[in-house]
Amino acid sequence: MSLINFSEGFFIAVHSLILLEKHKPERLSAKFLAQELHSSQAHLSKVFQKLTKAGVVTSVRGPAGGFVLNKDSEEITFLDIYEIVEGRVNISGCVFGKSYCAFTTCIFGNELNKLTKEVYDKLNSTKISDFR
Amino acid sequence: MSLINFSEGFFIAVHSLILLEKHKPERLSAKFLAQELHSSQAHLSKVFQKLTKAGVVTSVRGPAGGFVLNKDSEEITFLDIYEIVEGRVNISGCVFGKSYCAFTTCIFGNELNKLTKEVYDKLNSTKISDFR
DNA sequence: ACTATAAAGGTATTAGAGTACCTAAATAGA
DNA sequence: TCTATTTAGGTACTCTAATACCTTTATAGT
Repeated sequence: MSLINFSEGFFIAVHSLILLEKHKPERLSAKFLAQELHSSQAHLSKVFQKLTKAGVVTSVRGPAGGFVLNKDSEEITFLDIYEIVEGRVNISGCVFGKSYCAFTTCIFGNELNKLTKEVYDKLNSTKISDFR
Repeated sequence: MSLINFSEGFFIAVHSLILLEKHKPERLSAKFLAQELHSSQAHLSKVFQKLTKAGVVTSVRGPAGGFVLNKDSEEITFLDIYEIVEGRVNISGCVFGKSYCAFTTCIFGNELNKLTKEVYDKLNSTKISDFR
């Protein structure tokens, strides 16, 4: 039980894209990537449907098919990938997901929001090309 | 979608204990607390079963029954409460919950673990008595 | 053209958190 | 002592992320 945790979907996305970057311009299949990451191929395929729609990778069907990173995708940030997989990130929201709180002042002050911002900055400053 | 988020159960636990501290030595019922926090009474009751077993509060059944904070419980930390509700916290683990990684070095370096430690320290340094 | 391969995408199952409901046990007050 | 109230605790339902399965579509190689 970790205090900061990311989903399996995000794990798959970042690690796969880094593998695509490292093997460039090779085309890698969902099966290969799933084996490499010790992840579910079904889950990985679903994640890649999002990445393909978002234009991060190009997919090719058929024998010797698979995925390749698009031209500008090395410059994509972890934050971009996070939002493609998980949805838009809220940087200043309540850590409990509340839009309304019975307490007048937040019990955490603004410290957790500051730390959230630091996580955000970390994701926003890390690019796929950093792992070339 | 926040990058750092805590569960409804933890929300209920901390906020309820702070209310108990503020209303000391009054006895507060599950119904009252749930209304006050705009939370589910059923969920709150379950959370308080854990807090009672852990010795943080004392429960009294019957009319005018409810919960009171135990003697030393003002000095309890948010971290203690977190672990009672959610289970033991892992400070140095993988943010993806992996015990094994296909990559030789973590893509986040040790930065996320550093930030996790800061969240941990924040929880560990905040006490119920801080909200007297 | 045919066949085997691999992604696309719809549907269904699983696991866990949160929620709801119901009965039993305890207790304050009449 | 009786009654109403409130927690204890078991069970079951709901919702979502993750996972699995299956059919369709595209394509490389023969």
